[in-house]
Amino acid sequence: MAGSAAPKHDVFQAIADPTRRSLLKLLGEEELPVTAISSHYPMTRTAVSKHLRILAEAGLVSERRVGRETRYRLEPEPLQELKKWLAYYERFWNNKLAALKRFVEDDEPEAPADRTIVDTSMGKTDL
Amino acid sequence: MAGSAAPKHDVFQAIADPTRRSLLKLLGEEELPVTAISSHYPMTRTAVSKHLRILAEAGLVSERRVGRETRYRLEPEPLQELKKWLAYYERFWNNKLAALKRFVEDDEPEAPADRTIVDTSMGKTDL
DNA sequence: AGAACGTGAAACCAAATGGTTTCATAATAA
DNA sequence: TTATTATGAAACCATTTGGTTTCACGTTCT
Repeated sequence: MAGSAAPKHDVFQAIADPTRRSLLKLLGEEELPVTAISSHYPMTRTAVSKHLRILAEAGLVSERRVGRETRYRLEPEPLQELKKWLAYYERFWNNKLAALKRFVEDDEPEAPADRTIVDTSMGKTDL
Repeated sequence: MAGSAAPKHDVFQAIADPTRRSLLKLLGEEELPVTAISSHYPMTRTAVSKHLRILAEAGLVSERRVGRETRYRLEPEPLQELKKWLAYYERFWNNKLAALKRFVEDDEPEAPADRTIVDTSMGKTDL
């Protein structure tokens, strides 16, 4: 099941919207159908539904059909990608070494390398 | 001297774009001027410059004028907001899906898990 | 069966986004 | 001084995004 998710929207994009972050929080509490969910928001039911779809495509919520309603609930796993991404940067505030490094670099007249191709992950980070 | 950060763009939005995430990574390595930065990307210098501005508005990079160039570098503090946001959801995979998750991808034996969420490594969001 | 409910799809729209080209300006080099 | 370099600002453009209204369809309740 590890690779069953083929995220059309990535997590970063999914959580960029405040409404969607709010939805995640709401759906972490309990599973809810669309109409109940949308009653919490100042927008139409359809708009909420579209946000839910984007979250679903990112794998952050699951849909379950129950009778005539569709119930949504939080699916936290994809957030691990975020966590992993963040972990890379923790060294910058956990280590004061980073600050030291910058200090040293500031003393240098010229930094040599702009050849370093740090960027390897411009596209998708499909896990 | 905590940054006079009045984020015009929020962090969530800033990191939503893959190019901007790549920029953060690049600028974590070293401070760089715009032209050097943009040589790594398939878009115009101006486009890169705009991305940098968005990152700067989110407080994620700082600009420093040196002669005729503007050097940018990573400013990791605002990422703590992200970390804090994420921390809320950790309980969800620490509880139910923990076993499954751990099976799929063993990350770090970090948090003691099923206790509280409180991650002591970051006391403040206030910088 | 017919009415009411819960939802998704479609068509549409305004604004934001990511990109471009062109131009102006400040700093350095000749 | 004049030319060149590094950059930002402005105008512009196509696509995406977040929202709406309308409509069709399956499910449940009389």
